[in-house]
Amino acid sequence: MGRRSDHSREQIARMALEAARRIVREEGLGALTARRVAGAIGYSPGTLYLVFNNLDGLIMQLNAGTLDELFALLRRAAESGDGGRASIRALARGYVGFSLEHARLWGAVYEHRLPVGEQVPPWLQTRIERLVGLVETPLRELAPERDADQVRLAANALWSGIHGACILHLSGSLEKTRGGSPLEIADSLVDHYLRGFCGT
Amino acid sequence: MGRRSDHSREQIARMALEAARRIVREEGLGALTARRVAGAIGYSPGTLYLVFNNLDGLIMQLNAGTLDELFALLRRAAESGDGGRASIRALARGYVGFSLEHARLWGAVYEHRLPVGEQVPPWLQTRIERLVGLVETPLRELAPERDADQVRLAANALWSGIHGACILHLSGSLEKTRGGSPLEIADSLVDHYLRGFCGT
DNA sequence: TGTTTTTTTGAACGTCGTTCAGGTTTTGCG
DNA sequence: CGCAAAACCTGAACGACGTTCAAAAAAACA
Repeated sequence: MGRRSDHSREQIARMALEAARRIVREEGLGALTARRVAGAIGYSPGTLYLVFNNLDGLIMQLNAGTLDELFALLRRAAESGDGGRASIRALARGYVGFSLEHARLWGAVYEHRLPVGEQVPPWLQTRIERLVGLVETPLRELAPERDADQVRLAANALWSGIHGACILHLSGSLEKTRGGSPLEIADSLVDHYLRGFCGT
Repeated sequence: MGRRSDHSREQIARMALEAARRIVREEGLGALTARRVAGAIGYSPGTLYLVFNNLDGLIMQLNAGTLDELFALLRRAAESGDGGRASIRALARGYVGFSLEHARLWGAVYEHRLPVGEQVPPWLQTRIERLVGLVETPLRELAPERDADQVRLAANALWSGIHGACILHLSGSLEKTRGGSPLEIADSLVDHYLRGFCGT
């Protein structure tokens, strides 16, 4: 078959990402192959390579979408609180909830590995950093006496902790028996860390 | 070629794991293939399957060895402290140090994914849980008034935090600029969490 | 209409994990 | 020692993977 012009390049990209999203959501990143995505949108594998550099590019765009969704959720969560401790707790719970509800899509963000030597593109890196930034605002309110570097460090520490709880849960590495759900772990981290960070 | 009997099955397994270790240490898990391991030990790919169920089995045995090394290191670290806060700090720093020094071997433990439906075998699961257990002993000393479940939760929380810091660093997801090294993040987590956990 | 341009294909390449019929060497036995 | 039986190891083969690109086909243009 030759030229069809049924869809523009942008349309094909959108369709491919949509199909990829469905595959990853239902079967995980391991089930995502170029042939499957192509088949799902009624095009041949070669066509995908007119739209994406390679599968890694497709996956990174998929992950960018997932991170955008997560960002929107967390921004709402942060605004729902009163701006201090409640916001941070809401952020933590929002992150845990997202990682549980969209486990495979969220997992794909951290499961995917670039070939050695390749760098995470800035437009994806930015989306990750933007997330950690959400913690800084309420942290600043909560501990006005701390300088920017200390707040940044605390935000990274809290973020690492919540993230670690989620990822250890996803990989099944955390003890299931009496070990605490990721939600309990996240709450514990936030409560005790904050109590230590700003003496309250 | 036919029967050789140059090495016993156990010897072949040891040689294969040694070769796999070198490959992963130098080039990462992505460079590990059955053909490469087989070639490195002077056997054909088929022979590997007489010794391991499949590549996943080889990788999990490799990871078990890595976790054993980590456990030995952390046990020494915990004993070096006075048993309380210093031990926990030493554990955190030991974990971070290991993850940095043996980045690719350590990363392989968490990068490797079983095919869907497969479970992590108990002999590997045990090695992971044993690690978190190392945190509980000094935690108990530090907060004698807490019951076992609370100590367990705190150990999991601290472990998740340290682990999260390391894995975000490895994947390059943490801001490099003024974000704090994994060591700083780990110290911050331990110090502030412990101050909140046992009011000191 | 014929010609050019654009778009899409799908066979092909090299790689992967994995299998297994068959060849080769050792072993056991008379 | 000779010869069958057993044990061991090979390597070609299979299907699937990411990726490429000559060529076919359709659209656009003349």
